[in-house]
Amino acid sequence: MFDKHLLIVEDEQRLAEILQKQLEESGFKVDIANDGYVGKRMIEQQDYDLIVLDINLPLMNGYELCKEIRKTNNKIPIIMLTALGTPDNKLIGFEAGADDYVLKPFDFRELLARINVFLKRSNPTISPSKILKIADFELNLETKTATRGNIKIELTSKEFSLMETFLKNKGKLLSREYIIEKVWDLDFETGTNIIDVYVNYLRKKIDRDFEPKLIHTKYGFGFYCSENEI
Amino acid sequence: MFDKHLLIVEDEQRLAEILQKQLEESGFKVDIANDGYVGKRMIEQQDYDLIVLDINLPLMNGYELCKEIRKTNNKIPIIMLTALGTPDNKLIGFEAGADDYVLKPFDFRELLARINVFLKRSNPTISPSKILKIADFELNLETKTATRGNIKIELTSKEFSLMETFLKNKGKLLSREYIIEKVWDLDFETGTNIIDVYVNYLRKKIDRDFEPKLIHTKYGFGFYCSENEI
DNA sequence: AAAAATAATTAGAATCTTCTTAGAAACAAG
DNA sequence: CTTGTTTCTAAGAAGATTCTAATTATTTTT
Repeated sequence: MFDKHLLIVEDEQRLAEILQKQLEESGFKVDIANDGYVGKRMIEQQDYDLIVLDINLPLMNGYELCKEIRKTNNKIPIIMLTALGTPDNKLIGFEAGADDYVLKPFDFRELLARINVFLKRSNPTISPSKILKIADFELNLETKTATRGNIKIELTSKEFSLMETFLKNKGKLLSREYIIEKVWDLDFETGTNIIDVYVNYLRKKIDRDFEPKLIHTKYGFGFYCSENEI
Repeated sequence: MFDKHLLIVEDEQRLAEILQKQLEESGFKVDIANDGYVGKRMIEQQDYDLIVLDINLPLMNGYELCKEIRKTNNKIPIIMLTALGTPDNKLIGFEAGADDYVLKPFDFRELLARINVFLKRSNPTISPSKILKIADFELNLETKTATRGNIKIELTSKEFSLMETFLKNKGKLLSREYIIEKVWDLDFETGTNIIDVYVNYLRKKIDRDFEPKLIHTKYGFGFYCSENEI
């Protein structure tokens, strides 16, 4: 389904091929580069999802290649793979911009697990949580219930929708225009004060008897939801 | 400015405190939880940016806590910290939803490097164009906040708008006609001195107690914003 | 050095924003 | 149809912001 495309930069042909085979069995599309220059060129021409990078390479070593890649792309995950396990070697790797550092000899399953960590993160398909939280307040989007502390709070449909908008934009300042568009689906300014009324309703239920306050006003600009003032 | 907030869940009090101290020296805000339950509760009540999680914990072990966290939050980076270094242990950690697995005893710099990898990734770097800067003054267009040095400065809507106009034309001389058109949306000269009044308001808040002065007058022509006179 | 022009400062009036409440209108369920 | 709930309008109070206008200070010109 999501055919992730990996690049292995590794000069030990045998190891590279074993890795390629195992990763392909795990469902990835895998290319191999046998030295740093070839690796660099392949990265420039293909959009890889992740790079597994050996340190000891002919022509251009792993640290240098890593730095080169980071000059133009600091998003792609890079996992370094090497026998050099001293703390300092690792630090050089991280400074060069690596995301992870796996020591040879390694357990393939561990490498796979680490690869998956980064692919999961770079893939925006992370299922959004169905429970929105801030401080001790929870809004459950599936059951349409809300609690603060362990106390249940009854919210009407509009109140819920407004609170959901606040929580999905936790810490961000929301203008009245944005809120009215999101919650009431109106694009124009009708001169209504409905937002104020509903903010007032929410505060009575969610903030009046609790600390910290979660709904804040930024006079002249709008509202924001946060456990502390911004 | 962007104080990242970390949680250490670790029962060895001494190790926890050393870690906390070192991480605080590196610029983080750090809390400690001494067992799994406390950790769980703290995570529910605070928005942490990253969790460092020991495996061997009283009451609820690290794997369980990790799974618990992932039920509601699969975004927060979790770094596991443990002496149990067999491949299988690592795999259990990754399966529980950990992002990284660091073996004790570890080099603090390596842990720090790994923490930074995940913080860098999880913070979708606010596009720098949204923050206007000059000298030690910052104007955040998203949160509509201003700071000078590290001191928060409250600006009203008009003050903010005027300052934004100044900063977008840093170093350029702005005529009163231009300013009144941009900030007050008036095209004609009404004989008002509103600009002078607002420049005065801004200077009181932004320049009076600070050096260098940022707002300058060019007698007979207008105003400009710059760290030094032009 | 005096006069004129421009800018800075201040007080307070006018306006706007937000909060709060009451009750009307719309809706849903029995 | 009645009743209870939710949604929304409208209006007043409190408070913050915006603006006018008068005064004082500074700079430029004569």
